[in-house]
Amino acid sequence: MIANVIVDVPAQQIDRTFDYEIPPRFEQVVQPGVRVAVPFGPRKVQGFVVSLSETSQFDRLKPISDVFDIKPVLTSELLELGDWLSVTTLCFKVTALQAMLPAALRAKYEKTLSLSDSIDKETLSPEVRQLFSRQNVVRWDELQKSAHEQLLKDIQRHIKNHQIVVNEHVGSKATMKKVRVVEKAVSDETLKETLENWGNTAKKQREVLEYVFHYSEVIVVSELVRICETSSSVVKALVDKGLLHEKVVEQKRDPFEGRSFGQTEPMALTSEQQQVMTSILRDVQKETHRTFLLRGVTGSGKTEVYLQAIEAVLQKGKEAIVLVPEISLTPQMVTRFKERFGSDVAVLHSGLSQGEKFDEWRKIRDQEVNVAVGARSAIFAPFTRLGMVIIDEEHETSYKQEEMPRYHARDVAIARGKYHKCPVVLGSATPSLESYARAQKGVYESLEMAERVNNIAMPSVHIVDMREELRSGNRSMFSNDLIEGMKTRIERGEQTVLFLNRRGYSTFVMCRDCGHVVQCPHCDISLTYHRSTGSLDCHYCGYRERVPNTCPSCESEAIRFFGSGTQKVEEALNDVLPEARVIRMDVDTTKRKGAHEKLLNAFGRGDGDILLGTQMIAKGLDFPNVTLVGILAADTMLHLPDFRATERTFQLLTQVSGRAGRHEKEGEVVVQTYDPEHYSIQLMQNHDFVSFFQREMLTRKRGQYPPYMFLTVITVSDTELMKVAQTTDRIAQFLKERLQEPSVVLGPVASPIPRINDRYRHQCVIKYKHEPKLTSFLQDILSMYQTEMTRTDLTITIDQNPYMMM
DNA sequence: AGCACGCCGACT
DNA sequence: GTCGGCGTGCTC
Repeated sequence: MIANVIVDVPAQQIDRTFDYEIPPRFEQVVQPGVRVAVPFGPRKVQGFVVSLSETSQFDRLKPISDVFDIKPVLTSELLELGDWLSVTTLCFKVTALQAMLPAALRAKYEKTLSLSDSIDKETLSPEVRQLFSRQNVVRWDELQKSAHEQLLKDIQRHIKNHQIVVNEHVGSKATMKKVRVVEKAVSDETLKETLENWGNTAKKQREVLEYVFHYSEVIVVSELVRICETSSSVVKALVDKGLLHEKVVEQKRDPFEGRSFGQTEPMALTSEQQQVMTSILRDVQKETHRTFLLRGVTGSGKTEVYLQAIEAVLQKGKEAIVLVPEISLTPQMVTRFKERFGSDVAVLHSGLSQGEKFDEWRKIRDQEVNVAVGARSAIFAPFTRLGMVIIDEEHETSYKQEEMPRYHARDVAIARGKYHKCPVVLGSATPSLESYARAQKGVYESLEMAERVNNIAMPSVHIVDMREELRSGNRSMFSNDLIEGMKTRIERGEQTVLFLNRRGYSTFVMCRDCGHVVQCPHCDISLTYHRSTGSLDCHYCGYRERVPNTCPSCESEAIRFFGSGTQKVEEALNDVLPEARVIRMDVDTTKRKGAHEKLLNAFGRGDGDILLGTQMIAKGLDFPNVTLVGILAADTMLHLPDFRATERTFQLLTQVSGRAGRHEKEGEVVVQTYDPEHYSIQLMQNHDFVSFFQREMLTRKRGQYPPYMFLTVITVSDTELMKVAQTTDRIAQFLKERLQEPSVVLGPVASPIPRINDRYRHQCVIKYKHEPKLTSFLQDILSMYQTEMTRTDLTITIDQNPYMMM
């Protein structure tokens, strides 16, 4: 048998399988989906076995040098999916495969040097001899950092003369957590006898021993020590006496260790919820694939529908994946799933350590759980009997990966749904125009929940024109309505959520005299002011400088920072409502692990009157005592140079206002804006998604944007501006010659951020309706420039259906 | 990617 | 004459 291997070398020429001989000792374990180490040219690399074959067109095959997995890490379905991903997103096959696995499984390369066995040490250069006098093995990467040029040259020479040998280790970063456990080492009779003859000494040992025999088969040593309030030496003494047996076992980390979750029962469904369930479950029963778009207003009980639908899937002995945007993967959300399904759920999100993620992933692969809840990449959960995929907050842009492979989780979900013949449910109060348009066309099945659970009214929305406020003399960032509203809540013992929309509103520094804005010297973008460090940072390249005292351009001293951070709002809030207890949630206050949860819990307990925050408080939060939501600057992102800006504004405002009055108490929303007539703000006031959809579709049609047309953006970058311009030009020309009406190639133009990290960036945008050969043209472009891309600084990135047009 | 091979100039 | 510069091509 021959193994067909995709090696871990991301390069165009290598993007295919290579054949390797399977040595007899590996015959049992080598199968599609396992990771191996293989010799590749002069070095050793990691690879994925993707298939086996009887023959090879090569006659001199090298043998596989190592096998990392006993169980495959990728199922045959995922291997196939990897191929599809690499084709549709134009990435390397390895990159696609890697993206489906937890980071812990990515290859770790280590190069070490050691002296060859039979050498005369006297022939070594003195420096090298000294290096090896202290240690037998020297790590290459450390040497590279510390050693001087001469030493490195000497070493190179010694390597050539075979005096020093290079050892390459290809390993896996994955670490299994090991724990010490003890168990009974003698029979119950022997124990009885022992205890009878115990005597008056070593009381602690006796206690520990009794505990083990009474309460457990096997117990983790640290647990035992904690329970019996003793030290490990006591346990050790018992082990030494032969009464307990100690061993080391591998343990899967549990991120929820030490936390207990209550059990919740399915709630009675409303008739709307019931109808939705019936439609979805019909497909679960029939084992057919369809994609459902579930539009349910905020508070209509979508989560309960998900939970019960999953329940039905589990009953059928199948598995379910639930995707939730990272930002709303809140403890509240996780808890709801844990409470219903207990230890049958694996949770995958960015807050976990690499090891924890790996263990959650293993629970899925080892079929210990049947439900996976997680952010974007959880769509690759290695289930084999997938019965349903749910994507909550379907419209969220975070479902699109902005690095290679540039996939959209929705597309992957549908691909998996087709493979497993199971339904995919896209849920949102404000679906993306793309999805809603597809539902209208009948590509997706439309499902609707228009009423809130228990017939609670939608919150009433007041729009405040901030220009009016200013004219009437209110120069603060809070309108009178909002201040009054907050005061009333405090009096009534109710709570307020204050939302600050910071996108497109970052805090930049500008000179009031000449209008000069401080920019990054490498990136053509305004620097962002960070109060905590007192610095101006570029969030593209990390460049940092101190805030200047005078304008670098005109030397005026009237240089100030603009824009509003949450800290600034908090201060202002202290001025107008000194009695209010404010809980601030932003990147700064939630950096520490668990801080997010702590703050929310505090607010939930009523330890704060006002919860002030950015995007992270927009979704999924459900606090019964919140009756007022204030949106401080509703229109800040409305005028971003992005055709989706209006859609995003509508979605965000609707999401945020949905935090108010979710239970018995009536909710109110105050929206502060400088553009009250804008249709996205007008229509969100009446919670009128359908009208918004129709209105926005007109705009998209006029501009020939999605969902009317598809987009692909090609970005070319290099340190030399001339090369960038020329290359982009040629690419645009190439495409113009090949594409058919009504496709258009826009540009080339400089990218919205024309320079990042001293690399110039040009782009061209392709708009098309039907262009079946586009992917192959794009592939041609990459092939045309592959040599130049490996040999020079040139890079070309292609993003099909982009979300960030930067 | 990363490394060897190989063909030209500066030097012990 | 050799050492080392980087352009070219290959990796089962």
